[in-house]
Amino acid sequence: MPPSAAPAGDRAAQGPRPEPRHDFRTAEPRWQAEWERRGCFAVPDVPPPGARKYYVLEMFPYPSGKIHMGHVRNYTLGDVVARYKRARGHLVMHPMGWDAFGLPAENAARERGIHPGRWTYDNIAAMRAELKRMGLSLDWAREFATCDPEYYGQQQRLFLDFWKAGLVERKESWVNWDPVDQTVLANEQVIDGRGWRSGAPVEKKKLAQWFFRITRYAEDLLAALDGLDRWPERVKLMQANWIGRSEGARVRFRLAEAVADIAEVEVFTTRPDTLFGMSFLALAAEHPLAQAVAARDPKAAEFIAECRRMGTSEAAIEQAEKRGHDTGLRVAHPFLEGVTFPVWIANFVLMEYGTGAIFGCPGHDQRDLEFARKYGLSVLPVVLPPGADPARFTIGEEAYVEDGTIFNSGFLDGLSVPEAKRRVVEALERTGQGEGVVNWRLRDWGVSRQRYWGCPIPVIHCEGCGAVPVPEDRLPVLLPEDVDFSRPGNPLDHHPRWKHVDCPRCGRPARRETDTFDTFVDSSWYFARFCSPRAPVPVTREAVDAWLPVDQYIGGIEHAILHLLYSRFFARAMRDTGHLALAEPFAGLFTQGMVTHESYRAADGRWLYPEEVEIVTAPDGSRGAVEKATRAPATIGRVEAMSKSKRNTVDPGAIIERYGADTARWFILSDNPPERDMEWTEAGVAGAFRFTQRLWRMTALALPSLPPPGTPPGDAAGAARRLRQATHRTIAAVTEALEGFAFNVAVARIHEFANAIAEAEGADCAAARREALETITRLAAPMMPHLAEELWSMLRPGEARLVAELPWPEADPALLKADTLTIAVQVLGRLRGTIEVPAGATEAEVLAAAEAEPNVQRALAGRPIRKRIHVPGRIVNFVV
RNA sequence: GCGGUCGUGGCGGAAUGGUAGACGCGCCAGCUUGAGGUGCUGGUGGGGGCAACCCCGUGGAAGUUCGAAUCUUCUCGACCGCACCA
Repeated sequence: MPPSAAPAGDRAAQGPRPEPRHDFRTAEPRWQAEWERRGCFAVPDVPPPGARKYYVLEMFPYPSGKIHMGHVRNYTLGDVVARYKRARGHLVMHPMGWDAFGLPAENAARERGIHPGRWTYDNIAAMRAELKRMGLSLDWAREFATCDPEYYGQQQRLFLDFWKAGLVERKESWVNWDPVDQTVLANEQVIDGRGWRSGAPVEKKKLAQWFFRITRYAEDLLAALDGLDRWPERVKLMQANWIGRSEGARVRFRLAEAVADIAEVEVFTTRPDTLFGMSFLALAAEHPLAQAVAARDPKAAEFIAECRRMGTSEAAIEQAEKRGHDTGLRVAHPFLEGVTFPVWIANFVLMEYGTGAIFGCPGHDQRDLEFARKYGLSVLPVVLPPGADPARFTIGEEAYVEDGTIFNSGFLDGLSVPEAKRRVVEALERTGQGEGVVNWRLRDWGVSRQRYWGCPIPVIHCEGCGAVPVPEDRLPVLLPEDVDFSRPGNPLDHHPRWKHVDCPRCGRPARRETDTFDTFVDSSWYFARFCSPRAPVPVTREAVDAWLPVDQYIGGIEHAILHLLYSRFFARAMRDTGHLALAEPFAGLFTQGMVTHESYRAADGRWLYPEEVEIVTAPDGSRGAVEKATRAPATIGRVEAMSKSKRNTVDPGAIIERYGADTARWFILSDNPPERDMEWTEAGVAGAFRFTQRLWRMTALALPSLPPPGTPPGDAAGAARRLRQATHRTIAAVTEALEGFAFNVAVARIHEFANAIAEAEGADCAAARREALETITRLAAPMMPHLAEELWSMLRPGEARLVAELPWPEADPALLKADTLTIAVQVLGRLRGTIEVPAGATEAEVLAAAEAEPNVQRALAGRPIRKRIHVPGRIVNFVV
């Protein structure tokens, strides 16, 4: 048992001298109820005139059933910002909702026979209760779940508006197909090329799917990153790389003989300057020419089938051993009369990027080189490194990818790489064999999912009319309740009645689209919906125009690319369909690190939960672990991200039960900078708990000696003045730290301040001490709000306002200035002593004092000073 | 494979060109308490010295500077993302 504000029974057991303590178990629910009663955190859809709005949003959770430490960290960070901004006079909107569609609900249905809706709403109820115990300053009246028909129905409206605006397209794309389960697999469900449930080898299959035309905004999505000055640079960089603008050329290669009716192959390259170093042409397995070859060549068909078992993820493709199949076809070089090169099918060429075909130049591309070496293809260098001898330069194991002078290249010889690129493009365009192009890595966003638990795509397929939008007055298209998960495949597809409807256009029998939306669609506009969560339209303009953009968005770095990019796309699409006025949804972004923990393993290899082991410290100070149940030694493993499989998780509910929400919040903020991974440790929580008790005790013990509330601390001297200076310096320091998301520094400054308050003794400090205690309470309030209310009610009995309703303390500039300064004195850059000078000392006075310092004298050793460097208030350096 | 981030005491970290190790955890010593997973006080990077002090030290190597954890180049290691997990 931890030391705690234990229930009365426990306290009696502790002995006859119970110490008074902060009883968080009764205090925390009491203050939560009081905030709710007063409506402290509720805001209107349309802010009153003159209000300074501030929209704080944390990434909403998936309702898995229990909150985890990542949520605690995320929502604590957001809550500190929300409470701080509120104190700074902003009208703060801080909503919460649920990203409630997705695969786990269907898995639960298949494995345990629970309806996905039932499972989801039960989980939401459990998690809402847990979040409420954290004391978050949320406007719960705005809550919704993406699986609420009121939400996904509006999403269907948005889809139809996007469609009308030309932002939606139906086309074919490749998916991972499990032939046994008859289902499309997510990349994470493909393990070593096999379906996770069936174990069957996965195949790639072509399906007609719905796409959002995000590529239409590629240029703007890239350019607008520059304006996002409150986004982390690394996230912007990752997005820029993802969008992947590259300049290059499209080159058409003529086939020596046509296959089917294909006479040429189009290739995209960023290195047209190396065209004369070509040694082969390679096709993706899905390329139409490869398909045509396969139709008449069983060996090629077999190789393509093998490639299809690789899965669709880019990582899997690029990490696989480079392999190929020679089609026997040849293509002509665009500029070398009569020279032809072999056409291969290769497993490392991506159909989704460029044209699905490349020309291989092994001399100057590492992948091409590995491929050429493996299959004995020619390697001709065409870029000469500076200073190399053209007669002797050869390529070994490493391709040469740097700058140089072009050689072995006909009309390009002697040019630089950029100049050669220009000249090749000119020649290609002149001869009609290609052109310079800008290529994007970004692909259109496929949103079709062959799943039940998602937002139905509001389309009806008719034999005569094609794909027809569901008319406005028949929205929302609701999911059927009665679904059967006992069969493999999509339950919507084999529902007996749901998909059979009449065509809204011609009235003849037709069928519904049975695909549902990717859950990324749900999370791409929820931030806008929060502004008017009950509106009978997707968003009301008065609300979104007033509240958006989100001023501070906070979430995990794992969403740095997709979720944020899709949301940026949605904002643009909603702007172009009249729903929003802006393009960038998130003005400020903060990405937090993960929560990690040690892992433990029993002797037989079982993973153990932290509560199943006891940590023992050996006499030599080294740590070991013992399994509590068996008393057998256990191994302490690596510190890594909390995960169920490693069992290195800590349940936030249990922590709040044992230590209270304030302790959990304080520890999670104090451990390290929020953008880094933090390690959850039992010792750390216990330390945070001790500090909450120390603050309470310090206040409770001081109370009888404090002057009445409102007593001016006045122009104190001595210890009282030093305490007042500490108070005001701490206000300034904590304010700066909170503004800069340096919450661990804010915590450290509050610790220091608590030490300073404890040291300031004597009756003449009483008024300064009241000021200090009231200040520390208010500065700590965004981080431990319940304790702050408790302390405030002790310090100011009868005060009408709660801390949650108070403005932020202001530092008095007169008390920020130090009376004396400590200056470090260096000789030749090495510290030799420090001097104390009055705050107003002149440079000459400072230099004289520095030179006179005895240890400095010794270091100077009588040598003449050549240079005196003085950085006012900081340092003096003598160069001899 | 491609892209990105991070390396500072026993541990989390502070310092973003100016006194390296603030603050906390842990540990050590003392006091308090009938007792302690309590409270309080002091100490705590490594080496040398009775001491005053001196030397070394921010993953490794080199460089720029009066001065580098911080800037530059190279290098090693750990972690994250890669389009159907959310």
